Amino acid sequence: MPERKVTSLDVAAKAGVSQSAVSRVFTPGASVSKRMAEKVRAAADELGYRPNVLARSLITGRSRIIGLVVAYLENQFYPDALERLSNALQEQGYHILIFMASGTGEGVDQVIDELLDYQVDGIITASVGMTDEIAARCDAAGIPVVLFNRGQEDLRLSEVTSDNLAGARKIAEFLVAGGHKRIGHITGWTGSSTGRDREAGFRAGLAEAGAAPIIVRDGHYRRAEAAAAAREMVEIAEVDAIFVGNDHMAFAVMDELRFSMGLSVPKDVSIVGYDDVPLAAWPAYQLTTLRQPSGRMVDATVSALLDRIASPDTAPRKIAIDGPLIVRASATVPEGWE
Amino acid sequence: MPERKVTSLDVAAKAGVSQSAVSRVFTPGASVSKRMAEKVRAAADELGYRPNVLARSLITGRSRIIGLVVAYLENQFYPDALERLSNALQEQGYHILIFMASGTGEGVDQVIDELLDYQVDGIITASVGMTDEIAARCDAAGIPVVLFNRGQEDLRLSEVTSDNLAGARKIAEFLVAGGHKRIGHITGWTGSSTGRDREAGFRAGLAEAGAAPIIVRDGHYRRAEAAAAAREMVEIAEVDAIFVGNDHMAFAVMDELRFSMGLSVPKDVSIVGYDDVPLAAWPAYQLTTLRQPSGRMVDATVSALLDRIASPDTAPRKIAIDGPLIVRASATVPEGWE
DNA sequence: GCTAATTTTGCACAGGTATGCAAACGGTGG
DNA sequence: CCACCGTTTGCATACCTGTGCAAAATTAGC
Repeated sequence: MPERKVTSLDVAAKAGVSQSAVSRVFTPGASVSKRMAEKVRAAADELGYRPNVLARSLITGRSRIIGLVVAYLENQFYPDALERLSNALQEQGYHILIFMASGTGEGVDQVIDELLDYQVDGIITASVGMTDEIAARCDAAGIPVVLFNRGQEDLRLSEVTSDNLAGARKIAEFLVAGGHKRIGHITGWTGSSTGRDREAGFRAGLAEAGAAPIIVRDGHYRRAEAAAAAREMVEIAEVDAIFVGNDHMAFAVMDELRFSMGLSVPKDVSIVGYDDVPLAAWPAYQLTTLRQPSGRMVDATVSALLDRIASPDTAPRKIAIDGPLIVRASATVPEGWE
Repeated sequence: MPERKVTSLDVAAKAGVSQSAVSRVFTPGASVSKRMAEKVRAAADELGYRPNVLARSLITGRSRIIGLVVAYLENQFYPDALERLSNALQEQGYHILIFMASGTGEGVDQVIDELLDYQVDGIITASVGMTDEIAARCDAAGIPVVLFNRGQEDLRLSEVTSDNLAGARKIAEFLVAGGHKRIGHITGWTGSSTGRDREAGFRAGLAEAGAAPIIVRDGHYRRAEAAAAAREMVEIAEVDAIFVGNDHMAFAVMDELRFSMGLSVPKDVSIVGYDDVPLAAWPAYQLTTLRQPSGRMVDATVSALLDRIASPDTAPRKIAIDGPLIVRASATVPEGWE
């Protein structure tokens, strides 16, 4: 039970030095002699002193807080990314302040205001619709923004995604090579760049093989809509393969086909997802999917953000990281597929 | 692009009033006349002024930041709780600063120090082993702590859990009523109160029916260990039912039994979990499980914490919320079970 | 219209730290 | 022993806001 607050002045008094000396000891790269450092640290340890981050932030203008704007954590990809992001930032002395954009949602303005109120040093947005507006306005306010797993036309913003075009193209090749003739696609929300890019890449890949999707529906990243779309595709379009815009929806599709419609995956219909969340590897699904290398995406996000914080003139980056197709059992494997 | 920072002094100058007047306008419950408020708000809006939370925190001593210490987000229960917690706190004007205790982990001390550095107003711990030490030390430092989904002997700490004893007892009754004779139990980590309480409740429930578990193993909340334990239980102890300490492990157990061992759930072995995470309702698992009412748990957690922050003398609370057994298809349903 | 009671406003300071500047210090070479 | 130079240290101030206190302004009461 320390007497409430112990300040740098207390330490200074105890060590018989000035407050600024104490400050310098706790400021990396400041000019302090060995003897001084020892004296101060001894006094500090004895009193249990630690610098007050808030007071420090007030004067340095940096809070060492990163705002993370996130809409929903139901898709396992995001908790996973959150955990990695937080660990990576913690190693650099930053911490994540969470802003949920999903709630009753007074909307974007509310979130933006709160973000600015806390003087966050940088912002990461993930899985959120109104990304564009948040990002643009915060960037205008001079706070570096990185869009995680979502793209954006605006060249002033940094973004980190997987290479959705190339990834979806690989999936197209894979499905064609597997001998599928009637291929459907349930897109992620087409209001998101991720959804659009995957669709475009997929169409391009099919086109290269002289094919085209026979049916395309927007799944809005929601299980129920994806399941309904899948049912329609099977009943009406008689598809033999579906590329689903992310794993989260793909699980719903597999459930619908197997348990509601009594079909076999992949015998009746091949399913391919996108993300490779941990669940995709579980025996119940064994989902063939394109891996988003979340480790590398997180690293890229963190370094893009921190670089930008360190020197604000750094040009914004648009990074797309390539990921491998992970072949499991939810889709027919082409003969001789390496 | 606002000229970097606009302070209360700028607003005061523009409105032709004192800085304290501006401060009062933005402080709920302060004494300000209508005319003054209008003038100030007009000037503030025009300049795009918003109070600096950090400076405010420095003087009021409250940061409106809640530290959330969390170890792993793989178990879907926690992202779900995180989302709810964040939304609930946001409504009260608080935000969550994340502290991952899972990382390379310089250990507890590191985390505690960082928590204190940020002057958090309160702390919630979830899914983390060294809870006891963190909680005790932070509480000693005068910061209210609530343990979420974990209990603790120490009477000075608040905690919110589901009623693990009663819940596990219900499961015991259910399995006995289902005619199971050779019942196994894979505990959550027995180093956690949650794990211990569920085991105790389960044993008590069986004992009441004159039964007892024929084999008990510690699953440590990990998929791999749970799967291995399940295999052992089937091969060596020939169980006909397993109560698994949480859903996260239960999924692994079902996968192991069905896909590695070729058994039928529930025909060969009944499986019951605990938590009722969203996944439990998916057709692939249809897991019978005891629901932890995370909505109510979150509400209780938030109000316990905020009450404690508002008046530090409030007695710590230990709250256990009752949850219903959700009967699905992973365990034999007793005849005439309502 | 005048005084008393009440509300509103400004003043000045505090909260805990970082940092530019000048003074003090320590060592070197002659 | 002195002049000189590089390193340490202390002083004072700034960061931005909230709040106790006293002065000013408003309202009430007659």
